[in-house]
Amino acid sequence: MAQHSYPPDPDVMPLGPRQRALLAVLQEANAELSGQELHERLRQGSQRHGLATVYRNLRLLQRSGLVRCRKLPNGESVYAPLERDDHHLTCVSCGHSEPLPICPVATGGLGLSKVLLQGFKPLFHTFEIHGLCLSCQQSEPLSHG
Amino acid sequence: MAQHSYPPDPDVMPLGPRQRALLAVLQEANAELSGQELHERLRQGSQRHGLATVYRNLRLLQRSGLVRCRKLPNGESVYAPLERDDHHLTCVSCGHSEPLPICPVATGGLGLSKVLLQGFKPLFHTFEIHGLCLSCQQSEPLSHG
DNA sequence: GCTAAAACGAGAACCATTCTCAGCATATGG
DNA sequence: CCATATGCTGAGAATGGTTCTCGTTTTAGC
Ligand SMILES: [Mn+2]
Ligand SMILES: [Mn+2]
Ligand SMILES: [Zn+2]
Ligand SMILES: [Zn+2]
Repeated sequence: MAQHSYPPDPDVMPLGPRQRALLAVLQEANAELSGQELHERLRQGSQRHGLATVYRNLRLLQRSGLVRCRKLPNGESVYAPLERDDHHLTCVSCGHSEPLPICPVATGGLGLSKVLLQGFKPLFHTFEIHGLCLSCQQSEPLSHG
Repeated sequence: MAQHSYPPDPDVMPLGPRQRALLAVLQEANAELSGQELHERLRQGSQRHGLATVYRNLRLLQRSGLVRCRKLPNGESVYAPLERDDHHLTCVSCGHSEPLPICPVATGGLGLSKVLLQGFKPLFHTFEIHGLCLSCQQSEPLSHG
């Protein structure tokens, strides 16, 4: 059996304290958080936190395969731990996005043939159904702003 | 048999000339186009075209269920006719996004039970695999910018 | 035609994200 | 210790795609 509790993994680089803090906030949260929300929660604590560092480390965590991200219709990016496999219904009219409690993707464990991936290393997937929410269907059909 | 070649459909509102032009450009194109690219192609023609109108009409076409949209990692939105069912591999490191020539979604014709949709009217879906492209895997593992 | 309503274009405003850069922390090794 | 190199950080400026504002133009109804 292994002698170390954390056998060295060449693919994984040790996380800095800022990155661990980010990950902790994401894991405690029960929903996706935006960069700004993360920044706000982090600066509740004792240390100083800059917004640039939040975004820098979110990018690094994403590249390391620890954090996932998707873009809302309003342009914000929202983040969650990689292991969460949530999907969403998103309204093309008002932008409201709510969880869809199933994963309708056939490739549960990635049945994708390697030839299709062509060397691409998958980390996570996003699936989203876009359409009209109930309240937007009931509003006036269409009009310019 | 029907007397009109275009029987009135209460769900579909007649498109204006600007909207028809937008749709035509999208259908001629063999790839998704950004708002700015659409604007540029439209102003090649004879009439004047404003950027605001391009975005206004893209929103209307999307609400009418004629155009789909997704956001690239760099923040741009790209548009295509609704009937195209393309999906993508997107690199979390460099942002490059390339077509994935299959639709791995189990809900081909939407096997989603109505109870899950709760009145939501689906128009299209997006499916994307996020990970590391080959060239980003080969670059230096990680570092701040 | 004439008038009200709708659509439009140009440019300003918006705002989430990224960039810049000087200061701080850490490592190293002499 | 001290010198120095390297990397990380925070504040604020810059960026850039999209949306808003508003005066003008087009359209639709009479
Ligand atoms: Mn899934
Ligand atoms: Mn599909
Ligand atoms: Zn809605
Ligand atoms: Zn890449």
